[in-house]
Amino acid sequence: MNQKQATCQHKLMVTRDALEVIQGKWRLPIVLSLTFGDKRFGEIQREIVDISPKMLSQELKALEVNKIITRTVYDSMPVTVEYSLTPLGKSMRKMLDEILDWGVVFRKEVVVK
Amino acid sequence: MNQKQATCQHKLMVTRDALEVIQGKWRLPIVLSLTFGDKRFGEIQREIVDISPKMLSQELKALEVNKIITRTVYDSMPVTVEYSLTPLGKSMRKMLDEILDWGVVFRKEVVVK
DNA sequence: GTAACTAGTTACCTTCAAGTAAGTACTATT
DNA sequence: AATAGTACTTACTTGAAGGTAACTAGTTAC
Repeated sequence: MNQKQATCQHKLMVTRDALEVIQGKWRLPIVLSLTFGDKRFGEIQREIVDISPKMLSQELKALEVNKIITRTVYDSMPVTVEYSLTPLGKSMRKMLDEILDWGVVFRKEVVVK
Repeated sequence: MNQKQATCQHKLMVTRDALEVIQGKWRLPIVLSLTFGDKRFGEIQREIVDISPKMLSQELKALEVNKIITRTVYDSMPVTVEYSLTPLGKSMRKMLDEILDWGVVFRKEVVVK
């Protein structure tokens, strides 16, 4: 195997790792939402209008397991729970920005035409 | 709705568009593979070792529809078909690089630990 | 006591992405 | 005539992702 092929194989593996997190309909939207500030369960739900509580709960758990977000419970009345990005979550910023930039290009070229 | 909320809503929409293309197990790997040069069906299959011909064929079609790649048939013997990135496909480069960069960070932080 | 707010959970169902295995069509080589 | 190489296609099946609707649990306000 030559250098180019080895590089490609390595990148294919890394892509798979990254896809584990950005895969799915809701994870990127949730992370994006939290880049605008820490939010409570209900706030995220109101922002991502068509997500069900089941999916939101499930995806928040997955993001927590992958150390992208943290969950903090405040014993206010009624109890509130705040979700925020970890440093790892915040490190997604540049990637998110590039996905958004490309999304705009793609939209112009394909979606609206 | 304030400015921040409007911006977030817009970004959520754009994210959805981008996800249409980067969604799925095979699309990003295929695009990545083609950033290393134009390739034939069999070459891609040998590079992405565990993709089946069915999935490869299906995903190549989807990428063609979304104007990410072009398909060129050469009437050599036997017939060969070459796939290459369109300008829109090439415009995914920066996004791919950021996904890869982040993938490396994520791998270090979560996957290997 | 009943409605409303918080943040979820649970059961059930449907749909779609993906996997498996075999087959197709053409040509060239032996 | 049989095998191998090109690039797929087709039929069938499995499993995961996602959707719907109703329900839980604790507290506060009316």
